[in-house]
This record gives sequence, C-alpha cells and structure tokens, in this order.
Amino acid sequence: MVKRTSFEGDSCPIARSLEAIGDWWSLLIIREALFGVRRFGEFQGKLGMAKNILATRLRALVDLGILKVAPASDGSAYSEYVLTPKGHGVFPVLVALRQWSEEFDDHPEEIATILVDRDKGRPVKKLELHAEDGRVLTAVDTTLKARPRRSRSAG
Amino acid sequence: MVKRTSFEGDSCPIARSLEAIGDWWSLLIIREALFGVRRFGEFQGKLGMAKNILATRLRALVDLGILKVAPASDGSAYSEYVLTPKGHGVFPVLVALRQWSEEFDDHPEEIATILVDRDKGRPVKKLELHAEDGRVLTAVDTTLKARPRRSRSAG
DNA sequence: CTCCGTTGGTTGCATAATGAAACTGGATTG
DNA sequence: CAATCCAGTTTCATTATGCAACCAACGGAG
Repeated sequence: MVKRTSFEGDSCPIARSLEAIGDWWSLLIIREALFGVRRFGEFQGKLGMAKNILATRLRALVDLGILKVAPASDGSAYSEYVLTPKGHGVFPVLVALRQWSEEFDDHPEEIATILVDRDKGRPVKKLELHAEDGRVLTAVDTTLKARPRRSRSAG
Repeated sequence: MVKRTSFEGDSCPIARSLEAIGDWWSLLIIREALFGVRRFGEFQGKLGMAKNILATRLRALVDLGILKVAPASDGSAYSEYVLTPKGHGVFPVLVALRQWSEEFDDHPEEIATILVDRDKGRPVKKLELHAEDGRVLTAVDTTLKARPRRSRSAG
C-alpha cells in the first residue's frame, strides 16, 4: 500500500485528529468558517485555493461532521457550509497554532492580526493547561496514562 | 506553478504555523520528541513511517528551529534530535488536538491514553482561553484586530 | 421562454509529494 | 577485514495537489 498512511485506527488521539483536520487546507477552511464564511465562492476567494480542492475538502469536512450543508440562507437557492459544534470545537487548535506562530515565528512583524477579546478589544492571554487543582501545567508536568476501560456494566 | 501552495508569506499566523508543522508527520514527530524520543531509529520504529520521509521531515524541522541535532548523548557516535524551545512550544497545539479528539471523535473508546497531571495522576482540564481580566473566552467572544504597528522610534 | 453572465461545482492532465524497498556508508563487533 | 547494525539516500510506483477548462443550475433582461 503506497497510499498516504491513514491514522484512522490509531489509538493516539492526536493522530486521530490529524486524520481529520491535519491537512493543509482543512484548518484554514475552518478558520474562515469561524469568521462567518459560508459560501463556496467566498471560501475560494478568501483562501485563493483551487475549486476542485475546495470542493473535495468541503465534502470531507461535511462527511466528518465538522461542517454541515445549510439549504439556503440569503435567498439564493445555493447551499451554504456552516460549522457544527464539532467544527466550533476546533477553535482552540487554531488559537494554539496562532499563538505558537506569534511566539516563535522568525518574522513576527509579518503577522497582520492579533486575537482580541471582543468586549474589551484587548489581546487574549496565552492558552493555559491546568491541573484539576488549578496549577498551570507545562509539557513536562504531564504524562500519559492508559485510558481507564469503562466497564460494560457501568452506566 | 503546480507546487503545493506555500503559506510562507501569508500574514495569517495560523497559515504560517501550518506552513511549518501543518503536515501529516511533523506533529507526530514532535509528539514523540516531547516524550523523549531522540534517535532516528526510535522515531522510525514508533511512528512506523518510511525512513526517507522521516529523514526529510527531521531535516525540515531542524531547519525550522524546532529540533536541533545533538552530537551525541549515550556514547554512540550517532546524532540525536532534541526539541528546541520553539519545539516545546508546540505542546499546546498537541494538547488542543488531543482534546478535540477526546471530545468529538466518533469512536472515543478507541483512544488508548489520557493526558494526566504527572504529580497527581489526574486528568488535565480542558485548555482555556482567557481574556486579560480572566474571563473564559469562546470563539464568538473574540475577534481579530490589525496588529498595532510598532513604531520605529518606540523601544 | 431565450440569451447571457454568475455561482458552484466536476473533469483532465501535469507535477509534486508520499511511501515501500533496495541500496549506501560509517560504526561496532568479533 | 567480514558481518552486522544504525542512519540515512536513492529509486521508482502511486497518490494528491493544483491550474485550467469544462459544465450545470440559477437569475435577470428582454
């Protein structure tokens, strides 16, 4: 099999996520969708991508339950693509990517935008990972454990 | 140009991140590196990827300043790949991907591991985005602003 | 309803990236 | 200095990407 290796059956949740949204365009499509982009032509124009690629990606994202097709919205008989809750759930991933770029990019001056609190217009804080007791955790403060198997009798 | 479109000059920081780590393998390599994997063969064995792809990716990650080559470590004259601070900075991205999978995957029972606080062994909390004043922000609570141009006279 | 431009795609083909396996070369062992 | 392992590189088939051209459905003018 020379197919692009699939992580579909992989037990690592990161690999599973990448299987769904780990390609060049999907995350950018979701980013646009989070900003309210809904129409095929709008995605195509903003992202500057080929229409066939866009069509393929949109279909895949719909199949994955990240986007859903809305029959209409502004009168025209064309359909639109709107985020599902699963799609909205990608937001932290995008924020993490953005903040990584802001912190480590070699040419941060080329970054045109900052993410701000809509109410106050002030920059957001860095994403933080907390322990149950509230401590902030870095990578070395964490480790992996086998997922506790939910017994078949438990509710 | 039929080249895979590059986001190198893009002003969107998300695109810029994807340019660096938005491919199938890079994030998995970084994930392994965060767990202490350092040797070529170790990466290759754990990830089950072709050696040529691994070699290409490792070189790219080194060029990007995400990994660096350490001349030795355990006596053997081979080199190792260790994360730079920039590489460690990817951790939140991986956590975000993991949590997205945990929350929205269609088959969460196939996920083998959970991320826990090393001290307590308890699961970590969800990543949270906070405003400056501490409020938790969701996607709709945020918006983008033009990055304030740092004037050439200001320190 | 027909002409014609726009929106929303699909199809074709060239090129680049991916991947399995074979190959290379240095280091270690004996 | 032969056998073997580690760390890659090369080769070649397959797949994905991307541009361009094509096509179908819609919408307005007449």
